[in-house]
Amino acid sequence: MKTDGTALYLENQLCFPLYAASRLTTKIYTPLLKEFDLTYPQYLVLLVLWQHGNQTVNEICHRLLLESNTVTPLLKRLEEKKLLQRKRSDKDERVVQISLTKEGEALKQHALSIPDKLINAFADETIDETEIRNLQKTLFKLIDIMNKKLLP
Amino acid sequence: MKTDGTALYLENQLCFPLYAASRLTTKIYTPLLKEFDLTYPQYLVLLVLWQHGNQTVNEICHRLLLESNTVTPLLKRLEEKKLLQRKRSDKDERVVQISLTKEGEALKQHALSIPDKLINAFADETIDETEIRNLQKTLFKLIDIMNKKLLP
DNA sequence: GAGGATTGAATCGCTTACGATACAAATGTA
DNA sequence: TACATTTGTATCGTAAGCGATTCAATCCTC
Repeated sequence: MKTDGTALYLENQLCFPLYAASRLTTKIYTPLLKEFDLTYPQYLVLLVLWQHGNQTVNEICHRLLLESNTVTPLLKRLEEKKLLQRKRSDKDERVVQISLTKEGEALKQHALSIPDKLINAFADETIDETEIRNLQKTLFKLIDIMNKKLLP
Repeated sequence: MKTDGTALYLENQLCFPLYAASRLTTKIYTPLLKEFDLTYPQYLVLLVLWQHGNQTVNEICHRLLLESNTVTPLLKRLEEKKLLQRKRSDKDERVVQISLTKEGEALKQHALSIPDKLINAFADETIDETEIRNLQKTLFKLIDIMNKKLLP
């Protein structure tokens, strides 16, 4: 064990840059999503539904790695915005099925412009495409490892 | 612009893995920090103070890339725990100086074991050391770019 | 088929996060 | 020296996040 304290320096940690980068990306998204009256987590829920179609609460939780106590209120807010519907399953009364409304489905066409807007925002930056792909790959690997560690 | 929607897939985004990895790392830290009755953001504040000594609220905000409306209540909670003191500067009444108490300073020695505990938790995982360093480097680069974008 | 274990969603309480804003202290400028 | 501007911190309101727990529906085991 290092006892000089350098192991505790912010620059030597992995968690801090993850934490900061995550918050900053969300902050970059905010003005883009505001046009659609969405928050970033709400946008993530819609991404799941656009990509995978109707989902149960549980499926959304697993795909986003969130707990039901986070997702439930999130879904209620999206329901209030008329973007989706919540309905108990007939087969299993415990399950709540989430389905997009017409409006929620239609929003996808507008959202398609978001990735390009982000790319344009960074057009003047010299970020290596490969570096970003590697970053993404390592992150998914890390997520996988941590997720397994955290399973009951 | 891609119109097939694949650009909206979770797997093709950078923001989502950042967001998920950040939350999962925090979750990994939680049981370790619980021994010290600390949350992860509270731990970050202490890291700054251990590393840089007495700081103003503003300095802490800048080092952690957080807003004052997040940091102020955080500092109040740490003050309640007797880990630090808040005191208005004499020279400039607007400035609040944060200093560690004896207890806060002493906690550092115990916290030194945290990085090793994390490493041990992942000892059986084949995470390439270089890959982690690269990840860290890319993250700091990204943070730098985004931070500049977001400045007023 | 009774009775305990499990599961899916939700409730509660607490702690972040942050946009918008307030407010006093300090600074700049006419 | 008045007065507008800037700066540092804090307040308010809202939305996440999550641990702990609840509760009903379902499953399992005998």
